[in-house]
Amino acid sequence: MKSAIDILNERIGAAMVRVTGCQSCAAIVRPATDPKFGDYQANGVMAVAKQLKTNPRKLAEQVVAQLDLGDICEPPEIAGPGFINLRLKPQYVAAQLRQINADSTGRLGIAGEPEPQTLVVDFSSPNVAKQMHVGHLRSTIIGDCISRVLEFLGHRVIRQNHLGDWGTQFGMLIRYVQEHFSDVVASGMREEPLSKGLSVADMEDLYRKAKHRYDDDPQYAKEARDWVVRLQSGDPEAVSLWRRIVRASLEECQAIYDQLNVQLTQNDVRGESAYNNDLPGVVGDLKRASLATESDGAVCVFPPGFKTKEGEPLPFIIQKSDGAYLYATTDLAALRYRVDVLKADRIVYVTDSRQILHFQMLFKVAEMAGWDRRDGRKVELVHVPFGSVLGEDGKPLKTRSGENVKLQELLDEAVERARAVVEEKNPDLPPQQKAKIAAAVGVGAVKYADYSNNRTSDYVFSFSKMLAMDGNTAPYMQYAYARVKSIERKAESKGVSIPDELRDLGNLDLTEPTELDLGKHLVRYAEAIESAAADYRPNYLTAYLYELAQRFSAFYTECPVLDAPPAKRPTRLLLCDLTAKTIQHGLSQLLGIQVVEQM
RNA sequence: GCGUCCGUAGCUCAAUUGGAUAGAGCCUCGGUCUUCGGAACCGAUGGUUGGGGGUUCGAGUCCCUCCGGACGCACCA
Repeated sequence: MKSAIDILNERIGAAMVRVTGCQSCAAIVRPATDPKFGDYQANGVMAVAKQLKTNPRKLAEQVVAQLDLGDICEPPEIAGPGFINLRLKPQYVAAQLRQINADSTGRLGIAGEPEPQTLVVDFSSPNVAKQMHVGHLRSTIIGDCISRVLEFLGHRVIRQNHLGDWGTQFGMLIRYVQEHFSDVVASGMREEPLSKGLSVADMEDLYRKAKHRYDDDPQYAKEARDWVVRLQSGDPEAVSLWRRIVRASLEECQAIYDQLNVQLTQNDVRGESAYNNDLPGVVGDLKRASLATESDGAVCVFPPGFKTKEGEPLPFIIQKSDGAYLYATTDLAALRYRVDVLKADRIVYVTDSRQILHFQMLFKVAEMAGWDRRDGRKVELVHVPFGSVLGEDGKPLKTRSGENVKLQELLDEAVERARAVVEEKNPDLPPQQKAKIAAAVGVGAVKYADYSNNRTSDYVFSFSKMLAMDGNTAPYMQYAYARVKSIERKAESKGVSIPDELRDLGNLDLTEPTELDLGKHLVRYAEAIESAAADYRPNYLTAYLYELAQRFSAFYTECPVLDAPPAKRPTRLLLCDLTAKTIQHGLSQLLGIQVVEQM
């Protein structure tokens, strides 16, 4: 099913070509800025008129004369300096609603991408031996949403969890574990999960202790460095211990992914260590191509256009003066792997905006080396940056003692607060159901609050705001869903068979303003998904869903459904059914937020 | 110092290649009730889009400048 905006763009664009002879002109159809202008407006005529130096209103008249939109719209109106205003016909809206209803695939009548791509989405990327903290929240859930949306549109999405599983700190950690946890080490030889003896929280603690000893005790520091060497050279004992540390960390990450309803699995993990063997090749190839040069003992590429604070060329360092590699090197190796092995047509990196410069340089170096091409075709490299999560004080969210807030603790508190609300509002529900609702609402609130903010700006984290019943929040959306579901439950007791009425739909009757408003919004779900995908912006989805819930509420207040006259009832049941399905799809399929039948 | 991003209602935020009279929510005030779930709905108040200049039919959006803020800027990621 083609969306109205696409059809309008095509037809108006074609009419513009016929009138002007200009091939490159676009109709630029957008949702109307004000309902009184209709449902859509075409803004393209004015831009073309400017180019051609003609009167925009006259040009608009000529274009409209060439148009035949009678199957979709009321006659177009020209307004202001040359807008073409378009209003959907109720019959068209009704026909679209019937089509969505007839779609048994669960896609709500939304067609897939005609030319699917292979896309790599790089997100989450926590560090081994550290608990996930609030700094990992945004990458994890925004990356998940982007992946879900692109996948729904028909692309082949390869998720990549670029785990921080390598570095010199593991020498210290292994040294410490080996000394203080001989029983764990012994079991380590049997490759049992390390988590049985040692949690990631323990590891963090150990790491701090190890760091102190490293700084104070030269002998200890030497041994730690020896472990690094042993690890890098593949020493079985070192590798075994390292592997078990990684596995224990991943188990804890997976628990959080599951709780967050994020579609990441162990299969998506490809950590930094996976590229170890490729790093010398990256440096060697760049040297051979004369792109990398030595500077102050380090191997660097100097992409044009980047300067240090002294105004000198800024290096992209790929090998330190002591011979070690950096994340720049690893990122280049990963990029080559994704292009050459995973056959990516597009690579999307979801990281915080502080890394903008790094990715600009990475992409530039990849281009200089020709590594962003496969079979002569350019691979699109996209950095999707996001802002920070702030505390009430406007500074990056930390605990009182200045530590990062653990993601697990954050989620636990959200669920706990949601549980208190459920307890207050609906004390008679069975305890098990209360717990389920609290989990859906609490975790959903944290995610929804993040998604509904502009990705690029910082936002202030506030439990009370994200759990509010009013406004653009998860509980409001979930409540709207529960209300529709409540009608469905009630239908049975009133002897109304929804499946029967929806199967034998007669002509839809969208005469009430709230019916038509809701219907028009329902048929525009695809637009919201497409704009969210185009700009990698989940807040377009939340904005759409919020507006949907508002329109439903208005309809719900205005129009009785089950007690409607028999002639009106099927239409209203359909509006309810499609509202529920759309909210369900948006929240649960695209945002990964659970809906509940009752709350 | 240089660079990037940002500054929108009292507060938190929207505004989709530059589009019409800058929109929501919270707060405040007023209204709706014989609950298909009131965790709701309807309405009102509230703005020189940080200041100034420019580009044009049209600027929150683009350019210049000043003020204020966040982040980044050679061997951490």
